[in-house]
Amino acid sequence: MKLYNTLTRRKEEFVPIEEGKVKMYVCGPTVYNYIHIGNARPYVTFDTVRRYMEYKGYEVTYIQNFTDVDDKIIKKANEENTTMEVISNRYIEECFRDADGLHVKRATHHPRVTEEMDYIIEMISELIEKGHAYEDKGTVYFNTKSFPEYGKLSKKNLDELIAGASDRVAVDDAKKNPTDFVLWKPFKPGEPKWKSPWGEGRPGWHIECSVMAKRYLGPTIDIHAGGEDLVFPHHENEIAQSEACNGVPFAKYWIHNGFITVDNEKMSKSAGNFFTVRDIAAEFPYEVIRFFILNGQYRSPINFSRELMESCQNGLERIKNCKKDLAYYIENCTDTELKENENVDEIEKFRAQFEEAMDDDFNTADAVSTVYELVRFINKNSKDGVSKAYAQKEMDMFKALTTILGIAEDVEVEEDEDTAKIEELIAKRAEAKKNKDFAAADSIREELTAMGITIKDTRQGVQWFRG
RNA sequence: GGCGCCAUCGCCAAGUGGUAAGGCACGGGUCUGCAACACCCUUACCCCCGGUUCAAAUCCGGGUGGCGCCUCCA
Repeated sequence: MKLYNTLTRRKEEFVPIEEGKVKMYVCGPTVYNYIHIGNARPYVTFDTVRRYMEYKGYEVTYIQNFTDVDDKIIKKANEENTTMEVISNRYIEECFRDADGLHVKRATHHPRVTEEMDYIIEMISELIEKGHAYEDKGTVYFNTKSFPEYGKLSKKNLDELIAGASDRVAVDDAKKNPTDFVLWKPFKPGEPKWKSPWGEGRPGWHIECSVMAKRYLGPTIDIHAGGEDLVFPHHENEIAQSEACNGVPFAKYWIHNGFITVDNEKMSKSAGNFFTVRDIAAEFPYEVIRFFILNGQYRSPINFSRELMESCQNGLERIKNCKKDLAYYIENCTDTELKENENVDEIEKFRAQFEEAMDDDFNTADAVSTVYELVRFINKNSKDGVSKAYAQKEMDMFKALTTILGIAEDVEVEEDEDTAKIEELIAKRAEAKKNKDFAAADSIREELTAMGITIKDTRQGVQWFRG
């Protein structure tokens, strides 16, 4: 399995630190609003990486934080005349709803900054002791000049950064270097605050990830992931903090997802050209959003558009139809003995093709096309008279691949109070068709359509499903 | 200004030296009472100009166009 490591700018063979185990940290969102589809990309991408690793037999410890202390959350709380806690709790909950909809599995832990304050203070203290940080009137800064490798992830030269920073970064006389960043800042009236050796205040943004990664995964982790805009300064600063403090490499592999754009421009909350996952989910099933994200290689930008979403929805539909048909065959075919041995061998080839794609830096676009090829193969080979055993083999392969991608998971018809009524209408329609009363048959079909039920007349009988 | 990415069919997208996967949409057909589903068929001189090579979408040089980071941001 190869993955593209931002640190070396090359595809590298994945070798875990500890055999059979993967320690993975993914930067999570600041919770002051619903997540947008840009946030959804790392969610889906790295969830898929995790699923594939688990499929390969690794035991994955997956950590994703919530930043629940931040200016934007405080601002929102003030606007609504409530507390930061209320805001962050609300959007963490909403975030989970969206993540669940996107079939993103829960992380092993979802630490929150507010619950890690002691450890944050501990790491800042250690950095001061080791001469990598300094305090000035209640503000603690990281001294970037104390870490010679500063810039190694983003390939930036510290001297050039310092030279260029003067006209970009806010002038701050207390800083020893313009590139130094805040680890702890004193509170302002009306802001939440925590006690620390440097007075009451709150942590800077970067320190939290260093702390949480260390606490839940140890000083050196296998994979650190996030959006490509986090490479500098966030991830660069994390490396500086963690390695200066711990004295060992922070992360072996750094992987970064590309952006989702709108009209080919970066989508962001600050630019205002963003769509929340919730908004899109009102128009398309959540699963289509996931499929849309998987449609491209994770490092390439993808341009969000309604046209593309529709295209993805249609394609996903085809994949899901295949599963519905398969489920139907398994349920109804009478021949139990396996007799399609040569096809079973053919089916195994799709697994190999799929793995080859995923092993090459998680090429989900190629993996998806393998699923399409599998679908066509299944559709061609599960006509009349297939054996139940064979249909089950097809289903097993279908599920193996789609489960890794996290798609087509819930197509089974759920029994509910409407089921009996639907069956009754279908029976009535069959009766009408038998009597060549097509007008009546069509009107029943329209009635079912109005209920959100689609029916298909197959040689084996009538199939129906929701949606 | 510094660093970096991208350009393949109407749309999306694989392919990184051996003669263009796959999906959506479009057109034609089979099946069907009709429809839906499904299947079959059809659709590309790989942004431009040079170069290397027996061979280049793929490597090198030069253009053109687009984008990102350097500031909170997935």
